[in-house]
Amino acid sequence: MSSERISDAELTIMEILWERAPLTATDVAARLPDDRDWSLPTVKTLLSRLLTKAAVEHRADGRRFLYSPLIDREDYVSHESKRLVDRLFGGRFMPLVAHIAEQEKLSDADISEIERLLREMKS
Amino acid sequence: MSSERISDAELTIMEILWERAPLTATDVAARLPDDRDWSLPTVKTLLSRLLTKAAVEHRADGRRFLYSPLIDREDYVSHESKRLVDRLFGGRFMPLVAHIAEQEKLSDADISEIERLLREMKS
DNA sequence: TCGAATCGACTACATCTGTAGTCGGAGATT
DNA sequence: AATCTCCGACTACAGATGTAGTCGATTCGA
Repeated sequence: MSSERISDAELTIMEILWERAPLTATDVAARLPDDRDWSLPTVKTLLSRLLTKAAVEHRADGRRFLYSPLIDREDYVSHESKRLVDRLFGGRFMPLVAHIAEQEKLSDADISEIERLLREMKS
Repeated sequence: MSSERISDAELTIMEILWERAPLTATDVAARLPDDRDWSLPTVKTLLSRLLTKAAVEHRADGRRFLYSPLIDREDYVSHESKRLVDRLFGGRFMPLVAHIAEQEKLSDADISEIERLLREMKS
């Protein structure tokens, strides 16, 4: 809901919380992907920014905080997808799909799977 | 090519140049969409940032510069689409289609269009 | 009980972004 | 030639972002 943008770095934190919550700041830091080797202070800064953006909430657990996502991954993904589509494809999803389909080297198996999905959608 | 990110404001300028180039800074300013009522200095700043990002080039025309895009709209769109798919769908095309499908953003005509694309890709 | 480990709060700081202002010089106008 | 106008170059400045450090308080282990 809150239309504050979530930055790339913040998204990394959100992904961790979407996978499992609640977590302490230290827990989050421990679950960082290998390519994001951040210090604990960095993680805490990002968490506090997410707090002010109302993207996560925290609840006291003794002396620590337990963080949980406040926004839904599905909602976020929809929102960002729509943003890209608005920016680059005049608000239409189809051109995005077509574009990616053209770019991607999809295996025959991928194609079959997508076809199956599309058949399901039609019904 | 140049992996410098193009910001939202800069993209507005690029769209103008993609539609028609070369243009002077003043021309670009004159073609701004209604919701972007920027001063001429602002347009010039954005153009010069795009120059350092090697997204546009300029050629002297007497005392002025004529600006032209250096990167292709198609390339940019591909790059940004891929970025979205990487960020939000683990780099896989299928989940994107599934997501859009769930949001019911695809009409039957859209689906047929995708099916046609997929058939073409198979051959 | 006393130091060590830990926590959240606050501070830091360079870079990017959005938006614009100033200024010296080259051309155009009179 | 004196002036006006327009151009690009440079400067400005607040807010967002990436990344981290410091510090006072608390709790835990010895």
